[in-house]
Amino acid sequence: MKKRLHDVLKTVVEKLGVPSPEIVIELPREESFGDLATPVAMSLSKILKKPPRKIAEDIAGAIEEKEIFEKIDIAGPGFINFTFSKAYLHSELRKIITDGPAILRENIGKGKRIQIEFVSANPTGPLHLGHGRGAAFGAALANLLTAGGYKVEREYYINDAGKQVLLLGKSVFARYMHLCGAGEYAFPDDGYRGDYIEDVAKEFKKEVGKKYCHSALKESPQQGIIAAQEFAYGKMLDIIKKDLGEFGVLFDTWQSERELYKSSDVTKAIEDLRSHGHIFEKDGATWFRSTDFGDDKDRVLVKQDGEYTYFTSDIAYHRKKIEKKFDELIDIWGADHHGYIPRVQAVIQALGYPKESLRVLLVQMVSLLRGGKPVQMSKRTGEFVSLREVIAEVGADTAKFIFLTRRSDSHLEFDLEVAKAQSAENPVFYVQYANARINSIFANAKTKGFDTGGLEDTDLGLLSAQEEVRIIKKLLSYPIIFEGAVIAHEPHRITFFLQEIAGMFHPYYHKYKVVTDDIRLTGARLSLCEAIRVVIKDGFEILGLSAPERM
RNA sequence: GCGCCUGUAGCUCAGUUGGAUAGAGCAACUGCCUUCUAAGCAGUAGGCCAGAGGUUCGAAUCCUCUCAGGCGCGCCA
Repeated sequence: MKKRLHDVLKTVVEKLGVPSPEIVIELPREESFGDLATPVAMSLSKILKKPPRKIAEDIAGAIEEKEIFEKIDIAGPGFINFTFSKAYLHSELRKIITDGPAILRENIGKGKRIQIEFVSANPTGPLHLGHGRGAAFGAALANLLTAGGYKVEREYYINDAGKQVLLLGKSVFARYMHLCGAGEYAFPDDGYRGDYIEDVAKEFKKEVGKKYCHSALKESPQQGIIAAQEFAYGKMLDIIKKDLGEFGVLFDTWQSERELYKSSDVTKAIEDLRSHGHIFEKDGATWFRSTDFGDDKDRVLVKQDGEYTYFTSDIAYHRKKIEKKFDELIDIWGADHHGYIPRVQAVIQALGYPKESLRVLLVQMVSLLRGGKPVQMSKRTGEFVSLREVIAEVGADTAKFIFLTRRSDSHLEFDLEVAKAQSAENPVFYVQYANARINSIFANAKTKGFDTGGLEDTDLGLLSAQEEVRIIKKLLSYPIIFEGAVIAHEPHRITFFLQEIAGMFHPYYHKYKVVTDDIRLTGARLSLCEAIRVVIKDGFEILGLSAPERM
């Protein structure tokens, strides 16, 4: 619809003497204005030195393909409003039914390769709600971009080296010592305290027995701690993978931080930076001069004690990513890491790439509420609600829908009571219900002997009720919404669109009966329902939501 | 103190990257189940777009300042 109009306008405006005009086409705010509108006359008034309304008239008058329009109006300061003919609308609707969702998806990526890294939670505990938001958003974005013609790789970066994993090992080991009755053994001050530590410790004990248990280890527990660390980290990673899998979020690649050390990617990265003169020594440490690239202070790579910082392996990680030559790299981070962006982009530039090579999308914080009251979350004390628990309480679809009805960079209040209420408070059911209702319409049609498979020859001209025309126009605007969502990397636009479609279907369903004695009318209305179902299912697939047959 | 995000209906949030008279859901109130699923439908009500300036044909949207909330500012990860 939009593409067709764009072509029409381009020809006309070029005829008016503007070589390569930028033609903006938008959905008008008011339906009564028409189906599509362009403010192009207003933006041309400066170039052509004529009043916008006059230009609008010239453009409208010069359009040759009048048959696809019912009317063309000039309104307001110089908008040109287009209303499409019923015949054109019906032919476009037909394509949805015969060609399926592919016809609705604009090919924007044109096969470009894009990598999205998301979740990447430390394997030191179960995922919490904030990770869930990142997971839902990242997965939906990946699906959206895939549908938009990109080749997408989903990556999870595993921080399996460094202090946090060691601390996990110490925490589990301390519990283990306690379990096997080794007497007083101090729990690390800043150790992980959740119940899951206890569980892992028990499993660890089952695995290794009392091997590390004798009291001598109290003085030199290194071996036991390492063993506990290896065991626990593997366990946590399994749990994370399982939780993500049950949430419907899958990854193509899992990049281990340890591997970067083992393969000397880390040392190579430092040498790379050094050879370009971005490294210096100070106070017994090795520094990266990130201030040369807009960071507000220089960053330590190798500490006085000879240990690497977290940032160092992250340099290696991003260097490796960039060398894979994706057309676009996306990192999805929790908003609490936003201060980290300048130094990573400094790395990108120091390696000789434009900082735009990496796009960091921030997912804002989630506050968990129950009945309006905040639920405290702290990994340190172990008092936090895991993603698994939330899903068990409210359901995966509900949780995802709540995540995906907001822009990723707006703060989110997640109220368990509101989410759980089995009423229309959960808009996800509203949309799923529309799909389920359509399924039962088709079931009903079948029992009455209609050939629900052969909708290619139905007479769509019979869809003349105002509601039917509105729904058709809405369906045909899906590619426009889709295109905007892909370009802006905003899956939530799809979510809102689906709610609008459902919001048009339900009243229609209530007012008109689809399956009647009128065979031809029934066929036409079944076709409309089929098109709605195609669009809803396509949206759900992108968002990672299930579309139950029955509810 | 500096930086980033946010501020739109009572509540939770959209607002198509600057377009036309400001949108949805929930909550509130009034009605609708012998008819393809009432997780539904019809209707009523609800606004100084935090505030003040500016940019232009045109601002919730862009710029500056103020106020309020959140998050960052380690030789932690």
